[in-house]
Amino acid sequence: MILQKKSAFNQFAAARGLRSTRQRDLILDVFLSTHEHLSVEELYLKVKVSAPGIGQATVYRTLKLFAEAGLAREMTLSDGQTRYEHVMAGEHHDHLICSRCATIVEFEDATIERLQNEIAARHGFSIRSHRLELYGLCPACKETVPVP
Amino acid sequence: MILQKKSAFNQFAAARGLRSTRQRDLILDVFLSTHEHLSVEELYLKVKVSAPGIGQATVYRTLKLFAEAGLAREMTLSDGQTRYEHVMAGEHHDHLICSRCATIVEFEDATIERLQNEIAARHGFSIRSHRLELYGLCPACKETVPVP
DNA sequence: CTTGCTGCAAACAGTTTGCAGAACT
DNA sequence: AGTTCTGCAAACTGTTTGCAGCAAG
Repeated sequence: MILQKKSAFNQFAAARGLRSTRQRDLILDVFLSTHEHLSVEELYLKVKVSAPGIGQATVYRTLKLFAEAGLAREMTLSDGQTRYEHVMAGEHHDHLICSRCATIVEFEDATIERLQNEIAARHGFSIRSHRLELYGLCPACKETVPVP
Repeated sequence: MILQKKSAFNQFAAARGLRSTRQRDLILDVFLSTHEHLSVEELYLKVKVSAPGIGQATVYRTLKLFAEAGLAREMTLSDGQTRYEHVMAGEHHDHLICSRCATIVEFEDATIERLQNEIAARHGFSIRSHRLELYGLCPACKETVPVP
């Protein structure tokens, strides 16, 4: 599936006359090698390990490209940082987010999806995308932390 | 209900030793007189009409106060601007957002809420809040706009 | 009179952009 | 060779903060 994504990006790049560069390949590798929801800064730090001279701007630009190519999705939580997550073919999931330790768990629920469409239809909207985030304490933090 | 909110804020202010000032009263009036989901900038422009000398910083500070007092809620859509919406006692609703004209329609669905809690429980999370946003075209834009 | 509040401007964080030189094809 | 990319630094946007003077209690 990692190979799939690489070739998906190569196709996109070719179709656009974009070039393949050391930096883009590296950023793609690093991005694909994680399953977390990384902020640009975090990605940048990881990339800088193998390519100390790289600039943040390149990481920003490249991640935007991945998003356009359809293999990453931008997500903006309320912390003011843009994060990128993987896009798996045709799937879309929602997030459980721990307010204490920022752990993110993904889930999917067909019934909720269905209800969303019904609601949209009732208001005459045609839905293109959605986002559902549940904020609270994860199991670990629930135990560790004295209830405020 | 507007009066209720004003006194709610006065109570909060009193309990904290905060002062009542011309600016705060005005910002509260303007905020309460709208039912939209305004960004700080928009609020600031509206307030400036009646008080040309006011500073943005005051609007930022005051809206944060309203949020702490529980009568406004911060919401961050993906456009990087913080918006504030009214908090009605005990209620929480979700949003249908038109990607073309930015119209926001509120809705609520008890079944979705229930499913959210079940999902959270299944993952051992205790939910404190959530956000659900459906993005698409509103009825007006669906007709106006040639499908891309 | 005391302390909190305001307006201003400067500071900040995250992100974007202009440009000269480097690197693909 | 001809363009696209990169790295750097400067620019930008939305928001926060420090401070001197103003105003509420």
